Amino acid sequence: MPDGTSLGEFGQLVLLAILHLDGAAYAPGIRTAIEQAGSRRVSRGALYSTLDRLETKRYLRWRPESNPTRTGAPRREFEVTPAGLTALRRSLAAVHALTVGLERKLGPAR
Amino acid sequence: MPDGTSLGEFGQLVLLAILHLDGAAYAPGIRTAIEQAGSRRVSRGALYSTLDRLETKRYLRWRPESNPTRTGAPRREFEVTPAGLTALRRSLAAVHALTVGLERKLGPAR
DNA sequence: TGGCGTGAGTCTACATTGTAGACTCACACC
DNA sequence: GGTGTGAGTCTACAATGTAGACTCACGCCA
Repeated sequence: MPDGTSLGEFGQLVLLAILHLDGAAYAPGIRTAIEQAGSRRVSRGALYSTLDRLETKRYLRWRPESNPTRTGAPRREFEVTPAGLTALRRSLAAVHALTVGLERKLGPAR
Repeated sequence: MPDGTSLGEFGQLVLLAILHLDGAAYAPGIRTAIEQAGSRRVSRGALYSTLDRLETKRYLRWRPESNPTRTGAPRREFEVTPAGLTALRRSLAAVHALTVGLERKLGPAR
């Protein structure tokens, strides 16, 4: 990925989760969303380093939590950038293109 | 991925391409299938090392080309194993679960 | 008021996956 | 027997994925 434009499998899931949580995308929520969708564990380290890398590539941005009603340290509220959305679309499109016609074989759980 | 069960983004595409080519899945064809689906270049090195890794994980197997009508060295004919199919399903299921409800935002090219 | 629990984030180190490009090899055709 | 072509291998490195320990801020409460 020398061109630095690819997402990776986990990166895809992270961007999707942020879109899903729409406006309430804090790291812990992103984490549980992915864990539930993929029925697997996600460590904090895995998530945060991926978030940082996606930020470096300008595929997402964040700002401190707007309403500090919560106790403890302020959380980061994540948002997918237009560039991130484009990258995500391209990434999903490739999978989609190769999935067409395989419904039978892929069977359940697609 | 210490558990050695994950596919990775490219691995997904490779398995999908093999299923797609069904019975005629030779490396060069896999390569062009992915290149067309994702509109990007795929080097031989990238492909073969991914194929080898997937074979190590028993997600695919291969045998020498059946009818040697071709000129040059014999090609390898790839096939996805049941385990590979399962892994692929799981992998796609996670993406799918997080995609539901985002049709609007993801818009074209899904 | 200082120890503790909790939720959030950071840091380090390493494993796995992705990639390019040069190299080899077998065969057919001059 | 040189050369072209298609297929596969090898090496080295970049990017992504992951775990776990560590830090930090705050509320709670003995």
